[in-house]
Amino acid sequence: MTKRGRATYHHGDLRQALFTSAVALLDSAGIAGLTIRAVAHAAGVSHAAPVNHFADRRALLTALATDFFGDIQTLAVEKMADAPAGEARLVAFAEAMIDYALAHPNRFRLLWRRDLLDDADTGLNTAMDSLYDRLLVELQAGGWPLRFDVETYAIGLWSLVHGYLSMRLDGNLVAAHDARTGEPRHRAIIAAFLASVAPPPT
Amino acid sequence: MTKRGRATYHHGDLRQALFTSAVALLDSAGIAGLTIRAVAHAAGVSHAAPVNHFADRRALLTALATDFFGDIQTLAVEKMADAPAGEARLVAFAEAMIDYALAHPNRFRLLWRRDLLDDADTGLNTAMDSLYDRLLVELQAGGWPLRFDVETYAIGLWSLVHGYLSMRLDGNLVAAHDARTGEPRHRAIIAAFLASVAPPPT
DNA sequence: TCTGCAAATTGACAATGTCAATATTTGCTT
DNA sequence: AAGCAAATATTGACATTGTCAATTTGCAGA
Repeated sequence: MTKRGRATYHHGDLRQALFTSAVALLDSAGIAGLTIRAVAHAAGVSHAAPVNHFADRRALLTALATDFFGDIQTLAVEKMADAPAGEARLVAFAEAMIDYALAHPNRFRLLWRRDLLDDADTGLNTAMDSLYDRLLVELQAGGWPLRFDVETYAIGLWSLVHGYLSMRLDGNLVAAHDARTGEPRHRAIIAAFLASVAPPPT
Repeated sequence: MTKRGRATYHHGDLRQALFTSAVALLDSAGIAGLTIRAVAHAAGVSHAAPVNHFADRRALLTALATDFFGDIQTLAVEKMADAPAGEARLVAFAEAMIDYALAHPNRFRLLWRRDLLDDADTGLNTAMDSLYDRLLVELQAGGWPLRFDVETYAIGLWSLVHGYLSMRLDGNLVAAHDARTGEPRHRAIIAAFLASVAPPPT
């Protein structure tokens, strides 16, 4: 019998419990609030117990980030499947990122904190590349007459979404609509970016 | 006579010395390496001396960020003045950001770490808004037939540059040229974004 | 001169990540 | 079934860091 309701000395599935607690803490207290000790406490174990399941804080954060990339990818695939081929699919991709980021700002922030993540982790890199490839593939499959590189569009769109969200999450930008077209801002931005694909009807 | 060559007990211009040491440390050791104690040591004073000039670490980082925004603005104004009116001015703006970010990656990273900066600091907010306004004004002055909001273009360009640099500094992107047009990637991206202003010659 | 304020030092504390030593449990081997 | 090794958890410790309180030092103005 140990302190907190746990019946056995060994937890049973501490790794999972730590992971769950970590997500909850991240959501509620931010990256700074996600300390190893707080996670351990939330899971009802001693402050040094996590070392058996995550080598260090970096490893835990890396595991989280990898998972979040997977979540976004799942969401993106869903949204893109529902959209007609073409520009709408790219908007769907962007909206998956935006929806996820606005729903879970701290999770999204973590994804870009490379200083806190394990650069060498193949799982993380694969998850990220895999998401990027979704975008690339969609652009390649579009069959549109691109004025630039496919990569220019992929990098551009990725950058656009990333930057837009960075501003939104920093509070420097509020949800709004383009005054001229009435579209949501992020769609207007994407449309502007893709204008060299399909020029406006003069 | 105190420990390190300093002739007087009172430093004389410690604030400036701390600031200089802080920039050097930031450049060489990153944000994480920029500790109050390390800065104090580099300036040759005791670990608690900085409190007289910067209330806490956040205040120091805020002062730095404010200064860096000013540097970028200076650079942007220079570059834009050298460019012919129109799209080239927007490219110049972007290039000012990109040049600065690549030359001083850690300084640039700090600018977006709102979790480490003082949100309420008017100096910081003014410096940032002022830079953004440069971009906005240039777009407004262009006299081009915009398909979208001026703000859509401003937010879009800002986001584009921000996201692009985030990738570059994270090592997820290498300097390259658009394979189709031969332009540097960042120019291709900007050109694509502004295509809805001046459609390509079919 | 001397007195008060600004600036710097010293020493302390709490939070955190991490490690070593120890304790407990589980499951495999015989 | 018994015993043992590996896995897992606890306890205690330490270094780093930001911050604060108490004290010391020196400068400038009355």
